[in-house]
Order: sequence, then structure tokens, then C-alpha cells
Amino acid sequence: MNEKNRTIIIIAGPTAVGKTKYAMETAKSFNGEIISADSMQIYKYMDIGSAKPTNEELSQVTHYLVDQIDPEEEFSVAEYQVLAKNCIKKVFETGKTPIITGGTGLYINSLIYEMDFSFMPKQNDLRLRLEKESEIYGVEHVHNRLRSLDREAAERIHPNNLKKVIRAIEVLETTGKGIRSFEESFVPTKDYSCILIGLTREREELYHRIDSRVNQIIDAGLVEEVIALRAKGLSEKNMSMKGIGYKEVLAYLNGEYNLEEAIRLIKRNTRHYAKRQLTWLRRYPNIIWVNLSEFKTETEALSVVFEKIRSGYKNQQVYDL
RNA sequence: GGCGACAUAGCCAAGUGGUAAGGCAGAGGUCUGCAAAACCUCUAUUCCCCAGUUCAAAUCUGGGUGUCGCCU
Repeated sequence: MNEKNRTIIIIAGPTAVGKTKYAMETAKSFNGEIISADSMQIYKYMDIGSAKPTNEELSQVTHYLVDQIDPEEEFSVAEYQVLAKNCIKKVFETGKTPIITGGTGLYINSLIYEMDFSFMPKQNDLRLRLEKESEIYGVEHVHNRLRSLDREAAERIHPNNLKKVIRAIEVLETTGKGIRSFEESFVPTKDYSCILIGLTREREELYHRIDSRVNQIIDAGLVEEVIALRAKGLSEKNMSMKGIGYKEVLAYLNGEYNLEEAIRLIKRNTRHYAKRQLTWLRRYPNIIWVNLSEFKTETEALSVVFEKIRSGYKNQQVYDL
């Protein structure tokens, strides 16, 4: 089998770096179709705040996993992985190249590493019980419980990180096994190989782009979009509404602060998010970085991106940890 | 010109004789079923400047500089 037929291209990078544009061009040049790895763009009706590709862009290149899930639905990596892997398979079958793009690091992990979520399902009632326990007796109490089950895991997970503590207990109670070995096995998937491009920019420039994008999003009608979502019955309780831009506008609409403050917070939170994304991406040993700030024109930057993808094919720069 | 208050990190500040709280911003990091989530770590050898008192000064005294307020 031709190596090229089994290689996916991942265009990763922090929010507002310009992923959409570069992924589009890559798709056009490499006979590709785009599969999103974005935990917010996957939701329907959340167009403006999640900075989805425009209708024009969507019509130019086939996109998967954008606009798929109802915002009130529960969704997680486990489901994402199944959907995305199906899409990848489908794209391969048509003889095209899957281009993965998006900023959700965990979703990307689920595609490049052998990650099996199926044997440790979530346990809603246990979760609720533990959450309640932590409210009554405090996070330390729940953490102590983890300690009694798995000392080593307790040492690794900070007591304040309740989500993680609960998940560890959940896994221990349902499988009876430790969570450790599982966490450490970052085994590359055998389904295909990956060329991972990391787009970045100088921090200052990135932050400027974020600020101006937030302004654009507000002008484009984010507040109206949130009002419409609220009218559908969505509230801050829904995961989808915890997205940056949504939670702040919701708080503004609830009278917690004024619009100006909401905009300030959206900008700040987006900056924090971008920083965390960069931290995440730095962990990939074979990521091929392209600093877009280094180029005078987009054409120039694009040709470098393409060149790196080509040499990626040549060197078989695949995930091999 | 006179009187008064204040001067501590990029910003907001606490500290009123015992060796620089805290918050924001910033930086670094963790991550295997909510991930735009959740969580962790770091960031003033020095408090506007100079002199003095004291074992010890951001803290007290004197002078200078600057900012703000009030009065003429």
C-alpha cells in the first residue's frame, strides 16, 4: 500500500493563529478533506463564538465534524474518537487525504495515540455521589478515598483537581485496576501515520490577533447568538455553554457584569487558552513547527508549510515515540 | 506661592520598628470519557532619592524629587 494513502495531516495550533485558512489551502493542494478536532465547532448553532469556518469555506472543501452535535447533548473524547476515526476511514476510502485541524489537544491525542476508552466507562451515579461528598466533606475527603484505593495515583493527582480525582476513583472501582499503566502508554496508532504541523506566532502578535478576533465576533452578533441559545433552554450548566465567549456573554445577560467587562474577560480567557494549547502541543516529540510571524506574506508561509508536509511524507515523519 | 495627603512589581494593593501578604496581568507546566474543561508552580535581595536615628528601617527623623487634593 502506498504510504501516502495511509497518512493523515494534522494542522494544529493555538486559537486565532490561522488554522482554518492553512488547513483549507492544504486540503486544496493535497487533495484533502477536513476533519475538525474542535470541541466547540462540533456543536450546532454555535457558529459565531466558536469561529466556525464560513459557509463559503465550508462549500469549498468538505468538512467533517463541524456542526454535528446538539449543544444540549453530552459529548466527550470517547464519542469524538469514534466519529473522527470513521471519518478518516471514509476519506481514505475515497482516495483522499484526511486533514485534521482544530485546537482541542485531547481530541488530537485520541487520533494519534492508541487510546481505548471503551473499557472504562463513566459512571454517572458514582460521579454524582462523589461530587456531593466533596461538597459536604471537602475535596480532601474524596482525595483520601482515592489514596486508600491507589496511593500512587493519589500522590500524582492534586486534591483540588476534583474532576481527575473522581475519574481515577471511577476507573478503579469499575475495572479494579490502576489507572497508571494506562495513562503512560502513549502508543502511536497503527491505523495510519501522521504528519503533525504546529502553527504558531510570536506571542505578542498572537495576542493582538485574539483581541481583534474577539472584537469581530462581538460585532458579528455573539450576544444575539447566545440569546438564541438561551431561548433554546441552554444555560451555564451545559458543557457547550462553558466555551469561551459563551459563558461570559451568558453572565453578562444574567446581569453579573456589563458588556465591556464580558469582552475583557473573553479576550483574557482566550489568551489563557491559547497559552495552554501551546503547552499541550510542545509535548509532541515530532511536531513540525512553523512560526507564521517569520514570513512576510501568506503565500510564502504557505509554501513553507507545504514543503514541510512534503518532507514529512519523504522522511516518514510519523508518530514513533 | 501656602497648606495637606500620598509615593511598595507592568497594574491594583497589604504592611506603621524584627527581615516584603494578596489579587490581576505575565511566564512555565499537568492532562487517557465534561478538555474552550479542571488543576499546579513561578514572578520585588528590596519599598522614589540622599542623609540620619537604631542591634534592626518600607516603616521613625531631616532634606530633596514627583503625583494628587485644597486654598490664594
